Amino acid sequence: MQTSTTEDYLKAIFKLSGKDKVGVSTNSISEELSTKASSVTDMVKKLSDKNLVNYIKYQGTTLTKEGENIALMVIRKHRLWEVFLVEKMEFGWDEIHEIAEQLEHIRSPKLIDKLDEYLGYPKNDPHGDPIPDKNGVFPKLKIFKLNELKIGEEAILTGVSEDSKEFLRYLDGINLKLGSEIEVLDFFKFDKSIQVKINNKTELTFSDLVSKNLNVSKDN
Amino acid sequence: MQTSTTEDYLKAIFKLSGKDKVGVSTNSISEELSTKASSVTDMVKKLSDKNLVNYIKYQGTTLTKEGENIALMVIRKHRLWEVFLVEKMEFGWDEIHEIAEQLEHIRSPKLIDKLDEYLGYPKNDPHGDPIPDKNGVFPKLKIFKLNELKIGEEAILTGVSEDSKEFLRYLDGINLKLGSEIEVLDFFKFDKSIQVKINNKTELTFSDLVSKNLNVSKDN
DNA sequence: CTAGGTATTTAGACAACCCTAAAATTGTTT
DNA sequence: AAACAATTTTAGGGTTGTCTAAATACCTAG
Repeated sequence: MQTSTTEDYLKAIFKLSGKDKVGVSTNSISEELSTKASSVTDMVKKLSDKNLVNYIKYQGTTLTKEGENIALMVIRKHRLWEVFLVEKMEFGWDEIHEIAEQLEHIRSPKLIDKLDEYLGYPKNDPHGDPIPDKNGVFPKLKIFKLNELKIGEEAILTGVSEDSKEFLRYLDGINLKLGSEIEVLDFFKFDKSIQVKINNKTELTFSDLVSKNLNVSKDN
Repeated sequence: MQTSTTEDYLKAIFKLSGKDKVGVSTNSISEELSTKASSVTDMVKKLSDKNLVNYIKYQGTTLTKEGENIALMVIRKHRLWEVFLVEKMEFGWDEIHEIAEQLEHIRSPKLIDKLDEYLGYPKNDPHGDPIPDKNGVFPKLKIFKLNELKIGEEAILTGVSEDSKEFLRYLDGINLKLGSEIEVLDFFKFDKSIQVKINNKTELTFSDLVSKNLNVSKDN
């Protein structure tokens, strides 16, 4: 029976892993959880002893199958409770995260299944993020063109509509890959160009031609 | 911001205090919480430092006003969640206690008020126990005669209909006081006598004459 | 290819709770 | 009033998860 701190770590590591399941750095975990790096080192060692993560000194951390399952169940609970809070308790979108952070640690598989049923088996939470089913499987994601997003929305690159060598080489050049996170910073009506931030780092502007060829899904 | 362990202690002390607000013994707390007496001593000292209880060595513990308020809010949350679990999630009465023990620690006054409203401001939980309002006030209790209870029900002695000296002396003799807990173990149809357990300790049998003169309310 | 900066880990502590074993207090009985 | 029993407290530790400061490993710029 894991503690809620354990669940927080696994969730953070899951979130930071992205699509490519690359080892997550100690620093990034500490930032995500607002703790110090030394605390993270301590903790991932313990999680490793429990076979919830694979940890190699100086080389980052990945989730084991078991750790990933737990992370998925925590995410499922978090998102279902968010739906509950908005749909049944009439909270605003902005108020629910903090409460769901607490509710996600309630341990009762039966409760969560009943909640799921009560809510009508929602596929997405109020932010549009997909809700894993009881087996930890995400529903098919709705795919958007990047130019369909609104300012402030975040998304994950899931594919491209144009796959000419030039285009792919261009994407490569700006270090944009499948799984990269794209945040829409601004949209310029006059030429339909769109200003974005990639992976929370690089800011750049895409022409309409580029943005209509990038397929994205809402962020998790 | 108190921890959930703190809340558990305050709730236990509240429960053990009964109507007469007498100092609660270290042993009784340890029994209620399934810990050791030495742990309780440790903890009540800390609660005392935080002004949540009054603790005097070797003389027991009482709640301060602040401690009592917290206890009442925990009880309010516990019982509202129990109503939610039975009415909305369709759990059986026997399954809800454990889950409510977790949910009672969720911190969000706004959530609990919205839950209260969503449930239609229930006055009692599924066990019949009264639910304190947002100010910590219990609704008026429905009073029963002891002989109206069913087997297995628990109640608190709230008064007597007969107050002859003999009767009161009799009650005194068997150590039955206002606030004592009475559990109905059995009911014998042929003479309407009733077998009860007092304060989870003493088992005895009341004649119909006695039991119809004991006023009780459903247990908290 | 090495110096210096950044990321990471180790060492040593601390707070919240919990425990066992032993000592102290209370209260009860003779 | 003394002695015994029951209750309670103290003393000394343990675990989980956190922190600061110092040491170590890694990496990149010159």
